[in-house]
Amino acid sequence: MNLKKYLDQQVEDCLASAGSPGAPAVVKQAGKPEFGHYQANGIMGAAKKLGVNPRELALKVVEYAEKVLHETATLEIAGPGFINITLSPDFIASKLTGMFADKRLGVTAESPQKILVDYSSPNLAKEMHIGHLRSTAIGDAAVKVLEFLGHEVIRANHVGDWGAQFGSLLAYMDRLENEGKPLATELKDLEQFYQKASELFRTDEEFARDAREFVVKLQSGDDACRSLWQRFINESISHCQAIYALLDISLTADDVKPESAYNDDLTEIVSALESKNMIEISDGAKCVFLPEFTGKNGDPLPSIVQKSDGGFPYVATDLAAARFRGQQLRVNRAIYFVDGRQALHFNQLFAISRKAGFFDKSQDFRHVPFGAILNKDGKPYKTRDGGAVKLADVANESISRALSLVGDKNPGLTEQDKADIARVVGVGAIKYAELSKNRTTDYIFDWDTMLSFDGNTAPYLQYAYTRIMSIFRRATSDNELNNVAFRLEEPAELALAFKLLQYSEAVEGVTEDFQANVLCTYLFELAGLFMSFYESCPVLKADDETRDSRLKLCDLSARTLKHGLGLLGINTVEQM
RNA sequence: GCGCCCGUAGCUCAACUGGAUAGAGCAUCGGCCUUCUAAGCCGAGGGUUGAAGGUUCGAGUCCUUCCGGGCGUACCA
Repeated sequence: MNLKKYLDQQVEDCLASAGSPGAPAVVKQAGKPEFGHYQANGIMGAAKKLGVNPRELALKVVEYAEKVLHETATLEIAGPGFINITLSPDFIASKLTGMFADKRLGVTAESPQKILVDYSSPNLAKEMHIGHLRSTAIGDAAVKVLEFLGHEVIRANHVGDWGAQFGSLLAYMDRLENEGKPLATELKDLEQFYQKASELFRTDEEFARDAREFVVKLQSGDDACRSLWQRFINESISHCQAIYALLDISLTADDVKPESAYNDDLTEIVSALESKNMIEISDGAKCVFLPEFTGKNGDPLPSIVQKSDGGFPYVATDLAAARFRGQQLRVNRAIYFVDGRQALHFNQLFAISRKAGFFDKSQDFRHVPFGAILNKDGKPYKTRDGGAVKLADVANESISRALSLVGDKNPGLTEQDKADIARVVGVGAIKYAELSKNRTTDYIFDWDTMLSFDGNTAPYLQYAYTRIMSIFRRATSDNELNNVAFRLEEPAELALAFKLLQYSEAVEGVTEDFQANVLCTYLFELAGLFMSFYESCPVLKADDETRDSRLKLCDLSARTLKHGLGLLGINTVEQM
């Protein structure tokens, strides 16, 4: 049950009874502890519309509300017409008992939709780099939250496996083969492979000619060329899958639907647009001009769907994908987690698709953007040699830092345990660093902040979890916790209990605007309140009833932390 | 030129979409380990929310102008 929504509904009904039907109650979490748990802010606005005194309207609303909520909360009018809502400890305890018995931790399922999430989508010509982390981590969290809320989710890894850059790669593969070099070894470091190939393309004319020939051969379906290409693609996908496995990303090889999968649809896409009179030929290229898009000097801005040389740019491929998703998959929603620099592209893409009928008004296609990576000087991030930081390097660096830390903190563990813990903690830290930021702007890449294990980080949450596990390893109570009553007396207990009840608000909040940081913030606050409770309320030394109630709080805290982290794609360990 | 995104503590970021005295973490300083794991807890300092107007009971949030930054703007993706 979502407490905020519940109270919002109640107050809204009371507003209607008080003479202001349809006025929103605007119930929010209270800004300060002295304002109670929630506050209703809608009275002032409603009073204004009615032309009455807001405090008088508040009085009437409270009168009605107290009839319904007298066992739930106490209400107080404050300031110009706020209604402060303080939940009663008994109500909190009874709701918490319900949550304790609920596998879904109080989160109710929504009416199911078919939702496609397009995320990660690396270019297979290159190794995955740090720039892919955001799309991959946020997308995966969104997928897990949506699935938990009861939706049918289609993971779409729209990888780039086509285009001119594959010419150099194939030419380089071909050359290595002819020289008798073992290809498998060379392909181990894809980034280096790509760099060597593109350097040859720049410096070696014969090579460049070969590369261009390979592009033509690839597009014309030359068998030998295709099989060479397929080997490269397979190799590259298995690199990606290894990274996903390392980072606990739920994408599988089955979720890959590459650009090339739409090759056969491209001419048809163009003719579909032609049949709707949407195509104009400009400078030899087939273009769609829409009035809402203008470029330099206010000139109409085209989307080129077929180049003057007959080739298809990525607009065509994305249109084919959008049509497939709209008409074949019949998705209710399609969410694209892609770099914000492609905002114009997606605006054009969706506008053209809608106009062409590739999906209809009831289908919600949406681009969720985020920023690029910068270094500390605010310049685009590059390594010394001008390349991008490999995602695998970031993960391994984080894991090795975590390993040395766990060795310091807990030297008694076996080497295997340390290694397992280091992976979970190291991976959690870098994913959380991405997920906990809402910024759609550019962000600064800094090893120390990204790999930090202090403060508002995944390790903090994981640590709270291990503290609870430690208590249960030592707990001797043989009472069945299900039959134990909550006794919430200390402020720290009540605060923790109330926070636990807000889990559903946090989970649902993630999907409102696909901000995983809503859940991150919630879990950080939950862990913080648990830490305070842990410091001020001894569990195992308390008398039996208090101990069992506190054990129950611990258990529910652990389950909520573990579940919430799980939605974020972050694991927990028993000790660290 | 035009379009999109953005500007909040020394740094990295919040602020539940218009609510009450703008909050966290890092860093700095001061306390707390014979008591369930100190990756922790308790406390302190730190702000003209880029600037100026406007809208209204009420603005970090909405509108206008300006300043500053990033990105995009016809055959790369």
